[in-house]
Amino acid sequence: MSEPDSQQRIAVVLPDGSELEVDADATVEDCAYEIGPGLGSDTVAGKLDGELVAKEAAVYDGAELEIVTDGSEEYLRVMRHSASHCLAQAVERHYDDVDLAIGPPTDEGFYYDFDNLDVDEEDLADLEREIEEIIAEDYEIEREELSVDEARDRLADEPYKLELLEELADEGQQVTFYKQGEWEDLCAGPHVDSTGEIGVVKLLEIAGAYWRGDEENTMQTRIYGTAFEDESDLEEFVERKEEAEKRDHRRIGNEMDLFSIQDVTGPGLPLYHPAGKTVLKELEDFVESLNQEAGYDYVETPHVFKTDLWHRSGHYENYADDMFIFDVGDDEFGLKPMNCPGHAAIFQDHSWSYRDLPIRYAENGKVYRKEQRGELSGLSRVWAFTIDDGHLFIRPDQIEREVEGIMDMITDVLETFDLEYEMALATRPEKSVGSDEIWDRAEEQLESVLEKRNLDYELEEGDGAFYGPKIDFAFEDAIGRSWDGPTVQLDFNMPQRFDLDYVGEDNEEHEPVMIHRALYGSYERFFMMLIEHYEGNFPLWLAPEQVRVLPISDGNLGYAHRVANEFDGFRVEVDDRDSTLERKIRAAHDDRVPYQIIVGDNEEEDGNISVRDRFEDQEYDVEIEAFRDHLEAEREEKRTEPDFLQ
RNA sequence: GCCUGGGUAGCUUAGCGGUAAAGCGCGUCCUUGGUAAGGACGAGAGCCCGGGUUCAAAUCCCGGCCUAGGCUCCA
Repeated sequence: MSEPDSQQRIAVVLPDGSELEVDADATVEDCAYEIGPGLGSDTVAGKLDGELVAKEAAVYDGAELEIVTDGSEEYLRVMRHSASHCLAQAVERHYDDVDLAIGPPTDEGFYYDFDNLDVDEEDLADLEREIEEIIAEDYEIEREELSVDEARDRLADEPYKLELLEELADEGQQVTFYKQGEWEDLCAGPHVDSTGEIGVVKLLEIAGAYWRGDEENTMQTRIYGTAFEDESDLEEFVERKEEAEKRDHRRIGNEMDLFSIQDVTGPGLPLYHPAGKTVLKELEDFVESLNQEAGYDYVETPHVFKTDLWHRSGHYENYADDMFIFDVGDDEFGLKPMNCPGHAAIFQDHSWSYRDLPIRYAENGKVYRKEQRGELSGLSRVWAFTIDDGHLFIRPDQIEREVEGIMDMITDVLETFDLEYEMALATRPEKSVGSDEIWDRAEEQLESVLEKRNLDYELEEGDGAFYGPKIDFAFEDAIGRSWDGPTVQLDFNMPQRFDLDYVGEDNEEHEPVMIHRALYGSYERFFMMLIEHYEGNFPLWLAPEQVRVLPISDGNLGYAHRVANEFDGFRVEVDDRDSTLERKIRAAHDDRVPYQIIVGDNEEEDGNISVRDRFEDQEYDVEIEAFRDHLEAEREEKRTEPDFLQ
């Protein structure tokens, strides 16, 4: 009989649900060999209960085990981690006295953080060459287990590594090193077997990063890179980045003259040009029609209030850091970061019967939030933005019906733009006002609406607003990116703070429930997302210029204008420049006009038009009235693409 | 806020100590054109702002403003 240890057998669960019985001291690799010798030799790493581990790691009884081999997504992570080691090795070959921090793989690639490293973007090419060198040298990557004391000796010159080591020592964890050629690193792994297995590496950029993400700590130098198994994958990655860049709303916004953010006006304070405001106006009209249908009344409130209001609403205590606050004479004022207190003040200025509720107020309210300067970005993160805000004051028994009504409006909006969406229920955050009882009740109500509708949703604990829980919608754009969108927020706190009440059937005073909701979220961010979603090719109803009339020669100019007049009510222009038809078509295309009407002598004689759309399809001998009827229908139904010729 | 890039004509960018360039757009003219760029000429620039170095600064240095990306996906 051998040692009792190895005699003992344990079982791991494989991805197909079957159990594999192995020796108690078996590693991931042993398990793989147990399944088959081919798999054994292909094993790069393992996943134990979802956690990526080295193939040398011991398995334990009952663990769910997945073998990571060449070609899998997990393998790519492992390889990128190894690539980050090559980067650190290359850096230490080129620079002296560099301190190593951490170098993990990421979803898109990897990074490595260094202290006392002074590089600029031009140096990246040299480092890339050095990495290629290291890959070509094909060093074996050796794993070594060490005691904490041994590790401490080896890391004497690495202050950040020592800091990490001490934490690991406290946790009583086992410590491993990975060594390749002359270079080694304290690292949990896993890694590929040798540097030669790393495919193609590209360094992307240099950025600053606080040690452990804490701005109290020193700023280190982070080098971002990515790695792929072969060149074609890298090319695809680069193309995807270029695709996103092509859709960048700042670029398209500039090209289409939609908006600008200028030095003189200040950061995060966008100016909307006529074309941009045209799109915004259509968006506004759309929600206004929905609001009208749903029984909302429009109100309007100023951009600035005395801070008395912000004290009353609780914003002063909870939100002041993000507010613009200033003195005027002896009084203190603040720009509004939210519209709700103003709306609560309107509700308060009246006595209400239970028969009056629900009261639904709507406002396209501009709000101001002082985000950190470095966070500002195009239209997606700004200081001034407009919310298509709505606040409802309702009886507790009306919660479910009203929330459902709002959900209908939101899905109506998202479906109009062909957006796939997901929902999440966000619950009480640490910093909040209101009692446990109030919070629990609010969360229950929202949950019951979601449950009742049989909708899938995620639970985001602690992600609620400070005044109440909420349902957040996130949607996906044309290239699969996810964006935050509409919200429905319950609020049991604001009515309390504002002493809001209504007289019930029992002739007693009762506290109403408040609901905050937005369909787009902010116009700015929704607009930005639409620009990128459509790549500037707006549907007819949104397009700043809907139709452009192109006369073939100057002789047709008069007819062109007569035709344009037939499309009164649409945004139509005539290209009256002295230029060839080809150039006019090209220009209309570049300007992303959905439809072009082409008129020459033939059309003029017959009194009709030729219609061309942005997909370059064309039809001759079209009757003006037929096209106009189509445009009206296409606009009315808010169709996503010009479909007269489709 | 901090780190690393960037700010030159309306737009996109080149130039990186020695008389400010190109393409697109714009204007005028030739051309009157039939389906994704016809040709010629021309106008258009406190080279982000302020200071410094230099015989000489768009260019180098310092400060500021704006802008892009980044600031745990934890050895």
